[in-house]
Parts: sequence; C-alpha cells; structure tokens
Amino acid sequence: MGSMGSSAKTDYCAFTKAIEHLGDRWSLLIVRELHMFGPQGFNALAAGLPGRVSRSVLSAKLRKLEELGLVARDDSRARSAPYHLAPAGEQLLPTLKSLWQWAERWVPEDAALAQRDPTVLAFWLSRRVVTTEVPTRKTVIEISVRDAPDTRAWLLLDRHGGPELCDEDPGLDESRYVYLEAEASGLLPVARGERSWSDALADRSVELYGEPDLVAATPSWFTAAPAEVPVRQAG
Amino acid sequence: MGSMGSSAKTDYCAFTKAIEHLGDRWSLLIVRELHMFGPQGFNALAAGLPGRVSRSVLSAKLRKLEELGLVARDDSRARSAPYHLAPAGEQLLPTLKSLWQWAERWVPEDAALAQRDPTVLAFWLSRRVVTTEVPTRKTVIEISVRDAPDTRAWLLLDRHGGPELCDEDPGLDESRYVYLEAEASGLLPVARGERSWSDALADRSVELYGEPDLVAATPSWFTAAPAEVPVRQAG
DNA sequence: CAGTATCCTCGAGGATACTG
DNA sequence: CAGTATCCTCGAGGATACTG
Repeated sequence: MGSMGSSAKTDYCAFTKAIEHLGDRWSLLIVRELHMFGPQGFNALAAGLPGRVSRSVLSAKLRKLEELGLVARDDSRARSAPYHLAPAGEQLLPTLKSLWQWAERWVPEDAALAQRDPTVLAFWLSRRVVTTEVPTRKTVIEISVRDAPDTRAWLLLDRHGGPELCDEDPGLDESRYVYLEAEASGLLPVARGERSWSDALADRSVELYGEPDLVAATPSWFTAAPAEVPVRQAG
Repeated sequence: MGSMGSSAKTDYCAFTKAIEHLGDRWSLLIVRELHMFGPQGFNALAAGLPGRVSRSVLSAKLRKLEELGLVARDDSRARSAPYHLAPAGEQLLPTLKSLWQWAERWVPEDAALAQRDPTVLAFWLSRRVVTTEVPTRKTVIEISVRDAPDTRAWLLLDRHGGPELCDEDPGLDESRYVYLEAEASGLLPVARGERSWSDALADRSVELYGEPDLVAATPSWFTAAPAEVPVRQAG
C-alpha cells in the first residue's frame, strides 16, 4: 500500500473524498442492503436497514448515492421504481466484503474487550522481544487466552530477523513450542512491561508449558524496558 | 459476497458494528495517516490529517481506536509515546487500499459529474437492450464521452446471454464494433429511454461510426420501455 | 509537546404529519 | 406506497485556553 497516493497533505485525494461522501452512518449499509436483499423500494429499504433510519435521512442518502452513481432506479420517471446498485456500487462490493471479513475477526462484541485478543497480546509481547536473547533455533510461543477461547496466536522467534506474529500455527517441531496460557488481565501487564514475568508466573497469572528448558528460559527473551518505535512495514 | 452474513435484520452483525465504530469523518483517515507516514505524535498527526481536526476530537478518536486495537503506543506509561498501528489496524490496510482504488476510479472531482462516466452511461444503455433483437454474432458498442475523455466503456452484445458491461476492450474483430461518441448530456436521455435514437442521431447529440449495416441497426437493439428490474448478481 | 477542559456551532439524524 | 416538509435533538466536531 505504499502506492496509497503521494502527498495526502495537500493534493486532491480520492480516498479523502470517498470518506467525505461515504463516511457516515448509513451510506455503506444501504449499499450492502441493496446487494444482499436485491432491488427494493423506499419503505422496504427503510425497514431492512439495521436500527431504524428516518425517512428524511434515507431520502437524502439515496439522492446522494444516486448522484455518485452507486445507486440507480429502473425508471427515473416513475415514483415507485425500486432502487438497485449502479456500477460504482457494484464495484464497491469487494471493498465491503473485505471490511466485513475484517470486522468478523477484529470487531469485538464489546469494544473494550479488544485487548483480550490473543493476537493483540502477542503483539505487545513481540515488541519486547530481545532478538539477541532468543534461542538460535526457531521457537514458537503459542498463546491462549482463557477469556477468548476461540482464537490463539503464535509468536515465532528467530535469532536472525525479528519476532513474527502468526495467525496460524507455523508448524515447527513440537519440541520448539512454549505454550502460554493466561487470563488476558494477567498477561497484559507482562506483555506491556508493567509487571515482571517472575511475579506473574509465581501467582499463576501466566502459565507456561512445554520442554522444561525452553519454559525456564522464556522470561529471559523479553525486556521490561519501553518498546522501541516499530519499523515501518513495507506491505 | 453471498456470504455477507445471514440475517442482517436482527442478528448481531460485525459489519454493522464496524460501521458504527469507523463510519465517521476521521477514524479511517487516522489509520491511513499512521500507515503512510509511520508512527507519529499527537501534534504531527493533527497537522498531517487532511483539513484540520480539532484536538479534542483527535484525542477522542485515538482513545477509541486504541480501545478497538487499531492503534497503540510504544509505552503506555509515557505521555509522548508516538501512536502507531496495532494488529487490527494493520489488518485493515487491505480494505483501505481497496477503498482507495475504488475511489480513484469512481469518486468524481465533482459529485454531480458521476453521470458523465461512460461506464454509467453504458450501464443505462445495457438495461434497455432487447436481447432477441441484437445481432447473432457478438457485437460491441464502444462508448466515448467527450466530457470524460480518459475513460471509455464497452457494451458487449450477444444473442445468447444478456448484454455485458466491460471496463476493457473485449477485443473482437474490428468489423463487430460500433463506435458511439457523444456528450454525456446528449447520450443520457437516450440511455434512459427518455429520448429516441432517431432524434438524438438527427441533431448529432449522439454519433455512431463503424460498419454501415451495424450502425444502421444499432437503434433497433434497444427499447424505450421502462427497464426491467435487474437480476440479482451472484457476486 | 501532548494533551484535557470548556464552550460553542452546526448539521446529521430522528419523529411525525402531510401529499401526490 | 414513496416520499417531502417541518420541526426538533443530540452529539460530532471545531476553537481556544489552559496544564503537566
């Protein structure tokens, strides 16, 4: 995404314009509704949208979406022609699908609970890894959070090259795994460098399983010092 | 995208939640800014965002994005730690890239001018095609709009199967092309069935070039009757 | 430098009644 | 049935001053 425009500061920027046009409560929901449930009239649309639109707002949004070429109607002269997607609206569907998939994975039922996601905790941990201290052979910490039993995260450690976050099991030999289990609330302070490993292990806020040598060494792979500024990623 | 959730009407819906959280003036712009220009402090962020955010709003948005796991800072205890993307934010980048690409193509400099897009005009035309009247051999109408000289659209006609809209030249034999040139304002009423082909050709609102037989037959491929409700597309 | 606190404005959005 | 018209409310967002 390095190609995401040159100088967003001053230039005309299509992305910014798109947010201005579509960054509101209803526009994208209308597009989705028309895709999922097909062409519909005004009232059906109003009833189908999640959580009640007022008629005046829906009317205004539809005018705008027509103007932008996202939505059209079959016969512009008829009053009761159903609304349906026009080319710009059809072309937006892959983007909406992408947003949907992102949302399925990342939008928590309760916003405040996002920090319980194992990937987020693995992320915090990854930023405290001291690469020179990790084992020479590739090693994985598999992170399970009891508050979020459905997802796990894997932190792949390698002396050459920084730590890597994985959404799937990287599949190393069983002997190279450390299994970390904890409540999110117990792991978070450790991952953030606000509490020591030894304290957390002592009161079982964090538990480690696997080859005894690896388990014993795990705390030494991390620093409690403030994490460095991340290197900007390429992709 | 048929998999876009089952019953959006009542169920918990991640997509809807995502719009609630991110469907505003600033959230997505902040994520983009942090991606494109790397980790930054509060003031840099405020200055970098297109068109001035107030400090209070920026502060509130950052809290929310932190809560959602899109954004994080290096050391939660330090005041002046720069903001950077967290996992949920990184994962949103493909979606933003997709939106950007869509915007480059579909967001007009002037919103009202979207109707001058040849693809939009081709779309309107396509909905008036009478499949039984088109030539038995595949035929293409290439549409150029003088108001929008940078894009063209191709309408591929086939007696078997409905008309097809192309963003690229489908590459048939030269003899199967009809070249349509017009001002958007001259073509639109014809495409919408509000004006007859013969009137528009007579005053040169619309001009056709190509094999004389094809050109002569072109108007007969369309109906002026109200377009049918489109068949729902598969995705 | 990084905010928070305060106050203000405007417009998005809601509710309801009315009309072709 | 499909809106528009009207009126209202609330909150998003802006401007500015102040503080650790």
